[in-house]
Amino acid sequence: MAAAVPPQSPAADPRVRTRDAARTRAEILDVATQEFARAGYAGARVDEIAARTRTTKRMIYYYFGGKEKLFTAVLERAYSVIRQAEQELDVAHLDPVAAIRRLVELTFDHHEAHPDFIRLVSIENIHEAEHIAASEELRKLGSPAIDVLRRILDAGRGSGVFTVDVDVVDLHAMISSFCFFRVANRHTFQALFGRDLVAPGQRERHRAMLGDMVVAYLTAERAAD
Amino acid sequence: MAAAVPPQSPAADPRVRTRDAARTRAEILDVATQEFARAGYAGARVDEIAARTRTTKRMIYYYFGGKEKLFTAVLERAYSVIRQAEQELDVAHLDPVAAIRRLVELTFDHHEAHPDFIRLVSIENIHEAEHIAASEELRKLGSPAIDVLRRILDAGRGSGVFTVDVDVVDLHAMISSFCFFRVANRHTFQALFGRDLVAPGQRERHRAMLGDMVVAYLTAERAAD
DNA sequence: CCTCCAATTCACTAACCGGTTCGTTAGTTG
DNA sequence: CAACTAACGAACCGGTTAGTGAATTGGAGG
Repeated sequence: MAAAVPPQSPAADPRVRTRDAARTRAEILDVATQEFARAGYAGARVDEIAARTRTTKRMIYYYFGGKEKLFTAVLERAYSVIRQAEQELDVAHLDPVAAIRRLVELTFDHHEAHPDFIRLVSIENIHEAEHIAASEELRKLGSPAIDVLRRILDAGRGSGVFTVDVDVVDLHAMISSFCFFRVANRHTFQALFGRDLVAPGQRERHRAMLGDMVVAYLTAERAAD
Repeated sequence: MAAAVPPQSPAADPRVRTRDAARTRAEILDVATQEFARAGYAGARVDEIAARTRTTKRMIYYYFGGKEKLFTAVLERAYSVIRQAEQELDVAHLDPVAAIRRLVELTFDHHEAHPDFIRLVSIENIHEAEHIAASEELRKLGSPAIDVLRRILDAGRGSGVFTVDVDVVDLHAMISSFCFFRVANRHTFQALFGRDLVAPGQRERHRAMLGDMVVAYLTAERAAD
């Protein structure tokens, strides 16, 4: 055959497709994450995911086995990312008040930086967490944030700075609430109250406000007991 | 055909259907609320709504004009219910601290009592509040809770009990956050942390905790400024 | 160069689902 | 009671959508 290899650079030509299972799988996961986050589980279209990939719908079924399993895989990866960030948090060198502020800020920043993750969690709750329940990987995934928080609370109570006897999981829920709400309910809140909770100008104020509130609660003088 | 009309009482026989536009409309709205809350907008089935009604799918289109408009009507009614509850809140006779606790408790109780409403709000956020934006009725619906909160904050700052200068809308978001989160993220939280945030045993503790936290924040001694 | 299998393409379908067509009936009004 | 209309029901439709069967090919190993 006279025709030599096409003179284009291989990277620029999408037709030159070297077989790469890992890359195909990863690309499907990326696009699927966007599509599920965009439209919800039922609203997401497998055809649409395939179209925005350099591969075909058949590959989605080849690698993931179906829409439901694909969504579970998307959740698994999304959760592993946030757990990773929590794992890297190091507050051992900080005093309890500074440590709790640091934890609040990390949670706050991570939520704001990952709106797709927030949407996926909302969607999974609409489906009553059935995919998490069905995923061993997700169920055995602990939460480093809870452990860190527990250590901070113990230290604070030990030194007497923290006056309140709060449950670790409750406090974690409390902190997550505001971080989650700002992002998750951004659109209805904007439509109803005319304020974009995630606008740049709000960021610093909200971050500080949540920290102040948590610290105020933990260090409040015990009133009538 | 000898068989006479069935001898059952008319009330017990669903086939004896007197025409009642208002009732048919209301019944469709009730069932649609459940179905949309159950499965999300895309997951909800118009056929399913019709089947669980004493009327047919045709009537849904006759009264509401389509799936999208039906969902908007569902949202309109759901929001008007909570606004009504807020309107009835009267804290004029309470001191600022008691008043803010009362407001927190009303918000808390209403969220817990209306999980379907919470789900609808989550769903509407996935769709970026496009139905609220398209509904004049919803856009002109203010929020009595904000007004009440503003009056409480003004009174508290006036008397010097509240030491912090917080924005009304921010504080409203803060209070709503935890109330919303408990219900909205109940399932993923349970699946991941093994605790049902809406279990009966948690209720009083959470209610008190949120009140304590808000009060602690508002009345905190101003530290280094 | 041949073999072989994972990776991929192509062609297809059955079921679903929002929306509509068209005819019917209950109840009101003159 | 005749005429009229709002309310209603059954059947249908066509585009969409998740999911498959089977043939094909790239590339690693011998």
